[in-house]
Amino acid sequence: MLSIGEFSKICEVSTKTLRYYDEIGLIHPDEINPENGYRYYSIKQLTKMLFINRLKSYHFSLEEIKDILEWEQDHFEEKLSTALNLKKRKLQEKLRTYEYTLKQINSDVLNLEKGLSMMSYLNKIEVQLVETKPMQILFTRQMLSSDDYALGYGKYFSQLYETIATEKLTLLGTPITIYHSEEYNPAGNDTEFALPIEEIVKGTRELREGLCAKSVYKGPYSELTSVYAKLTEWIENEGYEMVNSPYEKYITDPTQITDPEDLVTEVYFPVKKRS
Amino acid sequence: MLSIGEFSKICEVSTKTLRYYDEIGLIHPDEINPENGYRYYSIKQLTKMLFINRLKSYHFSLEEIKDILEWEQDHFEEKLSTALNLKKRKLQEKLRTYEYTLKQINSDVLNLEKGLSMMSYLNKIEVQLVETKPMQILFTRQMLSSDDYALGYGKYFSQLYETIATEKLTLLGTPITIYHSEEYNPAGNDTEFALPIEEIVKGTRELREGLCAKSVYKGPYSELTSVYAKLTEWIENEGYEMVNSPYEKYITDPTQITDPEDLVTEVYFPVKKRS
DNA sequence: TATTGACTTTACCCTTAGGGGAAGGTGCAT
DNA sequence: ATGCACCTTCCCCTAAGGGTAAAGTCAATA
Repeated sequence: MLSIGEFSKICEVSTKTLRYYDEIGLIHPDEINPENGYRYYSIKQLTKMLFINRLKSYHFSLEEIKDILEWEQDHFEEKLSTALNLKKRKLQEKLRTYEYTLKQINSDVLNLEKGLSMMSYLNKIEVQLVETKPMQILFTRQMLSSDDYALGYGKYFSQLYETIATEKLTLLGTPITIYHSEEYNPAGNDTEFALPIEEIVKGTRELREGLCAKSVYKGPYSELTSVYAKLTEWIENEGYEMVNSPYEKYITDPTQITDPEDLVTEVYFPVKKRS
Repeated sequence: MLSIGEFSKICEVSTKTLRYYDEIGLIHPDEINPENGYRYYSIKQLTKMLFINRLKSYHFSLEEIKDILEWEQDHFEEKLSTALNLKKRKLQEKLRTYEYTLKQINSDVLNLEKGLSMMSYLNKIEVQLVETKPMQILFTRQMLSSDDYALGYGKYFSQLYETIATEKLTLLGTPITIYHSEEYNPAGNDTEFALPIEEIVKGTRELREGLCAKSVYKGPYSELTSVYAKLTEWIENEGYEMVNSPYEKYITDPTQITDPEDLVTEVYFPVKKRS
């Protein structure tokens, strides 16, 4: 039997961690002296501890590891394999976002070296006042978080496209999303997905004509926030006020474009002159 | 002026977050109504908020961002550039570890598909009983955390090599580290770096001869923990006990080997037969 | 045998970056 | 006047332990 200190040293895990794992039921000592509460670990538990460490290094949470350790013997390998593949995909995803972040940092550093401020790109966002025409839209309205947005895009727009196909409707433009939420909530925002069509049928409504402040942005969706800020600033400075929910029109198809830098989006803020 | 909800929506930051940032002094609202405590943000603060978001996406902590925002105007760009480059290097480092983790997961998945357990590699670690010869070692003893280990390796061994060169001593073997700590502590462990030499001079001591359980491991240093576990198990099963601090001998030079899979390390546990 | 120093125990507070929800006060439109 | 959406503060919660304190215990030495 090994004392907690000995076990700690062999596994390269602190005693603090071992006591915590005991507490949450991840790995209990093989024996606890009932008189003094001293924890004693058996040699056999070394393998278990090493297994836990390995899963931890694969970014499994302690909760997940606990589950895995409680799986029964049959199909254990299969299930573990599945879990590993899932983690693998998540790590690959993270890797990709890290690579993108690195690209962004590089571009910012280049700008700084050119003597430009990091936020100077804001000045390149142009705003124009346009008069939109009324549009019939086929729509679906959902609560969804920004994380789910990419999924939502695929899911809800393909549903709408399907409806258009089965109902033999006439598509008149690129997809639109309308943001109805009054404030930003990471858990979910009231979002409307819409496609402009010609016919007036069940499931359509009119997106009314009116004055809009409009910006065209070329670049990744993650930067659209800046366009919102710019438009807000513009309508304030020019003496307008917002009269309806803003919306975005996706000129390019994100499922076709590979480089996010090539995405083109139009952002509309319905406005009127301030009285 | 924008209410917290409006500001929240434009920046895509929750009101909760905005209140928190106010609390920690990252961004205070431009104006607070003294009667009801309502927060009001100005249009100009949009840029600041976007800047914060961008730094956050680069994995700066809120503490770091606060510091950056408090830098004075002169040399701001230079300092920012430096900070960005630092973050860049950290991200690249993380990227590399992620890539390594992915490789490991892949190898485990392959093993599982072959019907082998994930920890089956443990059975391939062989233990032998050897009688070591006494050695003079030139040493330096330090407290250092496992994170600093790679740095320590470079730093302390090169100091020792320098001593050997300037004192014209005779090197007799590859580097050794001896682990004196009784338990594992992530904050720092009592570690001795040593080089075997021929002469007996100031700064040397004898690493005494004796019986050792020894394993040779080929692979990354991160897996040496398993060797420790295996050796511990072995001495328990074979009826031995440890009588001194374990040590490692680095057969390969980590500064020369590029693939961690090619690293060769010998691990020694000084033992005696249990009475 | 007594003492010392190393080891162990529980208990409490702290960390990041906010999220959830309650209880109560406001602003605005009907 | 009413309702409702918005705002405020306050308190507790997260994951994975780290730091420290006070107190109990073990084993080796004097």
